[in-house]
Amino acid sequence: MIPVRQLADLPSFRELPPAVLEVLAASAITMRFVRDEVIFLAGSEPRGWYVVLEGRVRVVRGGTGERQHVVHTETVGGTLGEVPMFGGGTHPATGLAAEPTVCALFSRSALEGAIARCPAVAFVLLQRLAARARRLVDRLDERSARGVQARLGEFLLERHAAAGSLHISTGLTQQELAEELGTVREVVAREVRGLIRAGLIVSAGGGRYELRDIEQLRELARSR
Amino acid sequence: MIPVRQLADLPSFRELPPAVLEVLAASAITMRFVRDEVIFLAGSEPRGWYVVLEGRVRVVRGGTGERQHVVHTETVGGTLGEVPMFGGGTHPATGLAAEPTVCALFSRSALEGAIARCPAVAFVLLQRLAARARRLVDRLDERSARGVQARLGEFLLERHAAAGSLHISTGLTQQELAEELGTVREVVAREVRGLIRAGLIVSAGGGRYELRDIEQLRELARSR
DNA sequence: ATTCCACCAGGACATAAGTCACAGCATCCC
DNA sequence: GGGATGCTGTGACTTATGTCCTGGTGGAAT
Repeated sequence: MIPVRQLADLPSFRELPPAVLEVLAASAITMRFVRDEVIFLAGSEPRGWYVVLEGRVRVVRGGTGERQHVVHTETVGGTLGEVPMFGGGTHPATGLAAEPTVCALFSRSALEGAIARCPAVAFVLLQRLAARARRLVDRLDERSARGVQARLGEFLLERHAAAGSLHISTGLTQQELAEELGTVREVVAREVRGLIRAGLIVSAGGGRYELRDIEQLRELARSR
Repeated sequence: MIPVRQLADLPSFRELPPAVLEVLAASAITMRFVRDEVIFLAGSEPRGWYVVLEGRVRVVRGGTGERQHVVHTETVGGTLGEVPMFGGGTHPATGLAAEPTVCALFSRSALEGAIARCPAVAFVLLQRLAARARRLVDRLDERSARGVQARLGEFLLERHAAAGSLHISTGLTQQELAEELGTVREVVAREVRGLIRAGLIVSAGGGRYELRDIEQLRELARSR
């Protein structure tokens, strides 16, 4: 049982009729996670469908000890667990709270009931899965067709676009950035150094950078 | 308008009530494609939802001239176009007929109507998208965590499992195999040579190989 | 204050992967 | 027959990436 408002305020749910929102909210339970807590483990049976209400979730692949890399990230309004829920089988990757996080958890039966009663719920799910698939295709392409430099450039530009400022804060350690980019810490350090030497960015310490040459960064992100 | 049987015989559609199948079949049109014909182009507006009735479709990323790589492949019963249809925007990749291919094409309105009338249709779509997402996650992981050798080994083992024989036929040129594995032709040739020299496989010419040491191939596919 | 500890800097080296160039060999078509 | 053409085999080379170190720094804990 969660407050209806918490669902209704999320973009994906805005279209749903109030009656459906009420039923959904009534069927959900709240789960809280501390930073780095496991929300679900790759290979585990799904407990339901998660909607992120607060915080941020990193979904990663790769066992502990081995190299890990980020499959996707979900922030407030993001959803998790569709794949094992509708495709069958277990979770394909591990969900970790990147910060203190609150999720709503919907059981399979509650969700299926809602879909049966209201097709609009199905469209929400379809939209979420389609968006997920699109991002995965993009990421796959990025990983296999472009080098670390280009991916790093793209990452910086995305942060720039999101922040609307030349001063950006990744909020990530180099280790985490490496997992995001699908490489290792040392390589990230090396490439960052390269960008600094080339005068494209300036380090402000603590994962903060100032972008100095957007055009060249764009060039970099496109090529190779 | 397509024969109801052609839909009803596909695994994904088996669960649907006959009445729904009839309506769907009545709303579909048939499209035929010769080998290498473009079914849809990355960046183009979607014309509808495709179900493969005959043949095989390779969905690839990367412009002509540039390096291309396969995002996923759909054979009979496979579906295409969910992402732009439900996620909005354009096709994220290009669909090419890998052989002479027949597809059923459903318009957005017909499909949405069917979902509204029968929730089971939504579950079919959700199942398809979930399966797609799972394969994309696997592929992403494979590409960024494992080397070409391991991917090649895995590919051969998959063909082995599908064929149930030690003698397998890829049905692909080295160029196509390279696109499947996310690398270039020369590297495929080199790695195949390596496997032959190591005695793990024997070439039978024309994209046909005989697997000689399944255990070592498994080892190879797992590691690195 | 001192000791940890997580994080960052950076060099040396190994190797996987991509690029280039060219040769051989079928097949198809004039 | 004699080109074309498409696929394959292979060596030489370059480069990107990963691995293994060693050390430095700043903040938190004791």
